[in-house]
Amino acid sequence: MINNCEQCVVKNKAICSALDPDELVAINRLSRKVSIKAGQALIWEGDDSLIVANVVEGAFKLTSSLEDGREQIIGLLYPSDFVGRPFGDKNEYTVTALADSKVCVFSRSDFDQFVREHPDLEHKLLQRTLTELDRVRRSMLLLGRKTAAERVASFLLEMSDRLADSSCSVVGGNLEQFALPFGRQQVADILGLTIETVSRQMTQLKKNDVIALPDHRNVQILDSMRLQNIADAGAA
Amino acid sequence: MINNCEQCVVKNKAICSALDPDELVAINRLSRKVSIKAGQALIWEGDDSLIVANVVEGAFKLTSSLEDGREQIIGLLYPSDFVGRPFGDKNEYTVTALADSKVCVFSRSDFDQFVREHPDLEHKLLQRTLTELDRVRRSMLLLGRKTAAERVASFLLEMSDRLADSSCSVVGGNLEQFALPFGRQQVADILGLTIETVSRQMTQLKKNDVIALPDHRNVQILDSMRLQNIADAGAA
DNA sequence: GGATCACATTGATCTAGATCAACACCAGAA
DNA sequence: TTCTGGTGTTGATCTAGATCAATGTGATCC
Repeated sequence: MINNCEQCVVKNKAICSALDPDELVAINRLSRKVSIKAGQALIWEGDDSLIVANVVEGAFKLTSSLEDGREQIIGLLYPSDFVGRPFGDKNEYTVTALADSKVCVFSRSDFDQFVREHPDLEHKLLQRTLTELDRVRRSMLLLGRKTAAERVASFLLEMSDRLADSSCSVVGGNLEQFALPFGRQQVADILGLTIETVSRQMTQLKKNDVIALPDHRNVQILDSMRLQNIADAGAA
Repeated sequence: MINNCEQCVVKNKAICSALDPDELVAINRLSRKVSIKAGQALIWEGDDSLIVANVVEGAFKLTSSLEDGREQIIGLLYPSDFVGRPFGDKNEYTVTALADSKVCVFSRSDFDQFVREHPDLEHKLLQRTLTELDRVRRSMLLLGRKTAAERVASFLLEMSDRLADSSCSVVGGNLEQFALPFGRQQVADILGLTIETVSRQMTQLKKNDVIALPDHRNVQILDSMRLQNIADAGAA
């Protein structure tokens, strides 16, 4: 079988980890694995919510836009994250692959029904949703009240945190060095800034030896204490 | 019995509506009704998550702050809304009463356990959390990418929508006139602006006959089409 | 190697919204 | 009635970050 939950690389981290072997077989029948090329969209803002999915490999962004093209990235998804809007009829955002990716897709109605029949699965989904809500609320403080320097510093810390989870490197704490899965424009769209401002803030941090930039995608944190201070209060 | 779910005014709208009479009796034993004066906090940012609650009466704000006092309102709560962080150990925000209020409080550990034993209740909680996540994501676009005029217009439309729900007035559509449950500073903290900018935008809308302001707390929408246009694209 | 293209940095200028500063309005107290 | 304190408006100025405009850089293809 091509599409086997038993062999799935994220089965222990995704919501599926709530299921026992029998149930895995059952949900397996409802799912299909789909490959998505970098740049391709999986879900469109405003469309009916017809599918949900688990990210198996790669990375995605959630975006919401205004008619004139201004765009805000409202979420990022990595392997084992859940995508889509269960129990609701509209998708309020677009989901686009940032890199070549694989997802495990369900029809929303199948999934909704399966979830209702498996409370442990629903519990996992609730926990994820609550965690995501906390994260999103944190970014409201960032977008509403932080300066450009604070935003960039907060962002770098959060990325080092999240990428530490998914890579198999240093346990626990932050990662010293990591590769951003996206370019400057995307960083700007996450932080509610322009590409130029992001660039200037990064070079500033570099000049002050808070970070090093081996190349445009890689970031090395040299002084995480100082970065933390900048993130919280803006003190250089 | 003072504390009777049977007679609760929000029992049909709060998550409790998932429970049958027997279960209501059971959850009743876990809860106590608490009155909170306007301005008092129910939960503090950074504290351990020891309680959760349903709002019975009044209104609350969720806030997150920076050390120097900058504050962002990251959510508003009205009767029948759920407060607090179940299945997690820290509160990431402060919850403060905006008006004299009543809540129905549970110890978090009691509540967590009860929820796990009642999948229908957990389902309601999940639905609410998903809806809230959608709402919060919408405000990320507002905070990250909208101009002051767009923010104020969006805010007025959202308030007219939400207050229509809780009051027993016009069914469905927006409310023509409504009373904001808070002052200009709070509006500023919701929109990531200063009090002066909010004030200027409001008077601008008044001058253009898009809204009327009978007094500082009351707003009447005169031309909701135009308000909608301003909210989405900024065209005056 | 050079040409091309996409992306990032850097610099010069502009502007939306912040900040600073009066002033207005209203409710309650004396 | 006047006084007083809190809240809101309005005006003048300032500035962080946007916008406009080159200029760099590095990967891919010939």
